[in-house]
Amino acid sequence: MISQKAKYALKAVMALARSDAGQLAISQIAEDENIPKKFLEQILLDLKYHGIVASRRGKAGGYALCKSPEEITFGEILRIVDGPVAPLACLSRIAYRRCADCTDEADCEVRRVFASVAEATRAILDGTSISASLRPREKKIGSLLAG
Amino acid sequence: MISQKAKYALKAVMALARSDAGQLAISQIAEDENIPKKFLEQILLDLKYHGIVASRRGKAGGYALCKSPEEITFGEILRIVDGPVAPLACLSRIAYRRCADCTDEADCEVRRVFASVAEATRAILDGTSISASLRPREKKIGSLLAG
DNA sequence: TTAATCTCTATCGAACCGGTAGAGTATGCC
DNA sequence: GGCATACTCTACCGGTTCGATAGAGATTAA
Repeated sequence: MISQKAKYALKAVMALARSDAGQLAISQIAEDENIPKKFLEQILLDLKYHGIVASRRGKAGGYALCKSPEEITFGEILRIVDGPVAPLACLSRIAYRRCADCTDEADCEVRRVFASVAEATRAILDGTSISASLRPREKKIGSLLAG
Repeated sequence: MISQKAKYALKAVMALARSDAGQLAISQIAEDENIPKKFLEQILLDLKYHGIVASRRGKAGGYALCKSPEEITFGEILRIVDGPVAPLACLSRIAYRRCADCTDEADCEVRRVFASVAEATRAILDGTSISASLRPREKKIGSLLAG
């Protein structure tokens, strides 16, 4: 299960990727995506610290993506918000931790099975960019048709 | 991340599958697999309620598998102990819950990406039985060679 | 100067996690 | 019968995480 926070983060980043001006205020995103505003503030700040988004303060302020949506993957966002993308700590690449109950890691059947789960999951999450998963919203389709 | 509890459950079931007599006492499993005994009690009781194992009380008591190891999958154990095998509640088959923040589920990009993660994960976990992942331990290899 | 915006730190209740405690009950064996 | 060895059941507990909420502060445009 991914956290609510991670889901909000993904939605927010996608909203930025979709926006015409490339910039949106927190309250705009919060409203559009049904995310509690104060919670979203924290999330975006976190994404900013990790170089995913940039911010501008003041009256015409807001958030924008730092890189193109093609370069941002689901895996990247998830690791920032939820931590390791691994079903077991002993399978994490960024936060490996030995299991206290395993005498021999190489001999652990559980680990072997979950290693393939991890591999499959990573293939998808690190292989899917924000833009790849994006598709226009109804409103936007409307404006495209009109334009 | 799967819980420690689920990992213990899998290890315990595998220990039973591996055992010669087909039956083991809680304390035996706890010792062999480095699992806190009182915690393991709860786990096995839970597995018993779900028809995975059966118990016998008293002096010659212990736990045994209810079905053959070929019929028990990783997914089955995980669902009992950790709940749904799904990255999002809106993708769970056994415990579906609508997301409060989604106006249209069919239009949710996050959901679409994680649907494929769920599919890949289930393919592995529901396709791998306890016996399939099993392999003899050193001790057992020794006794096989000796016998 | 004012209004809108991001920034930062603190706090909070509820749930979950990983376990521990202990009294109770069944069974086998002498 | 009595005892040792199991499983059974309920309760509890400290710590952490989750999903927020609160509010004061800093920055900027107009």
